Amino acid sequence: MADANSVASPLFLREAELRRGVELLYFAYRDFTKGPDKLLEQYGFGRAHHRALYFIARRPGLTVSDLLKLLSITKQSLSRVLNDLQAKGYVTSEVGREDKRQRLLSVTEAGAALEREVFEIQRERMIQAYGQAGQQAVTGFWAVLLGLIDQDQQAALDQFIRENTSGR
Amino acid sequence: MADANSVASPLFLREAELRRGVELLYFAYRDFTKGPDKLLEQYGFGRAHHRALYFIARRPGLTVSDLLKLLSITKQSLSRVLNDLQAKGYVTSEVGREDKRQRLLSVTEAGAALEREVFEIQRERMIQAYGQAGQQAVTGFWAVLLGLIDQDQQAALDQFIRENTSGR
DNA sequence: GATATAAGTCAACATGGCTGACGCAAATTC
DNA sequence: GAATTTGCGTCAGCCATGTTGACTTATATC
Repeated sequence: MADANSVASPLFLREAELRRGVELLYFAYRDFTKGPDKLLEQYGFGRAHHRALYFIARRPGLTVSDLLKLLSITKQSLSRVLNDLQAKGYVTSEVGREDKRQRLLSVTEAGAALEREVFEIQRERMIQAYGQAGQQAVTGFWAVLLGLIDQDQQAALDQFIRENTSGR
Repeated sequence: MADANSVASPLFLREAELRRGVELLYFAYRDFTKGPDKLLEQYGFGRAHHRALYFIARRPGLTVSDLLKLLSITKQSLSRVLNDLQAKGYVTSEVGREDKRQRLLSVTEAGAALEREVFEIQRERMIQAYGQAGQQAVTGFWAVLLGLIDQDQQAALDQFIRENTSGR
């Protein structure tokens, strides 16, 4: 924890430090998604299904085009997973009230339960990482990740990356 | 930077804080890989090729089985990209000196140049994120990512996640 | 000499991206 | 009111990258 290699030196913009970030990001992302993938497989879903489910659960009433912007994928890719999720009863859509062309998406009870179940796995790992790193580290973790995100894409996720933790 | 939402509260293990981590990790990883993907496409390669190239460049003389452990993929998946890389002259392999069954992998000059070119893109984004977040944040970034990585997998990457930044 | 290990190959399949080409209903503009 | 734009959906096919399973060859080790 406090050993020399895990603390960024004042020369933290050197190549070695940058590569360390690249590598840790790759391994962490890969391992973090492994657990959820395994669980989802039992439901006949993949991570693409989970992403849609996740954000619909987070933002009930989200429109299809909102979700498309958030995920940055094509509507054909999204429709594939959305159809699966709806067919199996995890997601429903209703016609928009103001604009009847829109479809407002929301999760069913089963959908909420599945999202919870996957989140429980993510939660365990994330809480372990947060806990052993400490509060201050978490702030740094967020700050760097935020800097890695496309600026021109941040508009679409503003609600998540800004309002999210405004609790208390 | 110092606004209320970007600093973890003392209750940093609450669900909102965990979800923020999940979401930022997803968006950051996605956006971070976009630039490299685009460049690699011009060479007829994908990110799988890059991963192999990257680690071979980092650890010349790496054996195939070392690389397999590091990447956690099957040898069939690896052989596909390795064949492409070798066919196009970016990677070479030589018979192991001690153990002649092994193949010691290394990058050619072209391979080193390509890795450099991709890294330059990664570098720009990472340096921007590091720079705006600050040295202390980088330490936290590493600490949390490290905690997200499988413990039983860390043996395979020990050289990277520990020795890496021991410079100076 | 038997067995285990490192590497490679063939074949088939799943997932999740993509492009291109349409169709339809509702909203908006002229 | 007609024309155009927008939101959504769909069909069809392609590509990258992962998987499993079966088998071969060369070399090391017991």
